[in-house]
Amino acid sequence: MSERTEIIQSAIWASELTTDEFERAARGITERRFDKGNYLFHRGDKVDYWHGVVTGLVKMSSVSQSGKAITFAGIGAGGWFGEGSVLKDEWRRYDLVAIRNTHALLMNRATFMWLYENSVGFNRFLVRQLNERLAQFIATTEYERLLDPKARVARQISWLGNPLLCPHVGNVIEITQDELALLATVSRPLVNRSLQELAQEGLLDFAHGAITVINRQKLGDYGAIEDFS
DNA sequence: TCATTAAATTGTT
DNA sequence: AACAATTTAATGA
Repeated sequence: MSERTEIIQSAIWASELTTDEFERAARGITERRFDKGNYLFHRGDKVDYWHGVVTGLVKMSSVSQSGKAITFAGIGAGGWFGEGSVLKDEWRRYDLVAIRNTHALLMNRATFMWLYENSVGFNRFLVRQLNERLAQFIATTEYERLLDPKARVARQISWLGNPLLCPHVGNVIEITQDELALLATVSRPLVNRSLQELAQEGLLDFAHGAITVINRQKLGDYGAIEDFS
């Protein structure tokens, strides 16, 4: 089996497909690499592909008219995104930017739509993914209104290692404090202090350009009124 | 491969 | 927001 096929087979949705469906999916996928800082696509582009991250890190973001940058979410290894726009066959509603060197898989729209029309397993995957993404965005809105900066930093780190949305991200997340600040809507100095305190509390470790998650559960619940742990 | 320099990232004010 | 310190990446012998 080719290396490319092995990579596709490890995709989180691949195990849901029949052999026949998988063959078809694999034929519709190409590989691409994006250097750090490059765009996978821009807000307003026509949607031609569904994207998966093999290695690297990508952010969904947008820039307001006044030039203010907003980051909605980060997608790490094993994550797939853009199904909403592909399904509706509409223009992209945000930019997708590689913030580390990224190896990506691109499934063309015809193949995606074929799986959507024909594969029960693929639809099960889609519902799970859309549900989790919705939960992520609701939670993020809630954080921004209710939680202090340290808790926002902690929870965003936890999302980057979410087993449904970024299943192949291990314990080490390669992200700069600068990018984490954009993601958590916190100033960079506050990210720096938050990381120091969270490390002190034993929930993570951090080094130049990388964070090692020690307790993802506690990071994800950080700052909750009730402590369920 | 190693030393030097530039660039990126971090820590602090 | 600015600055200094540190780490990594790039360059060329």
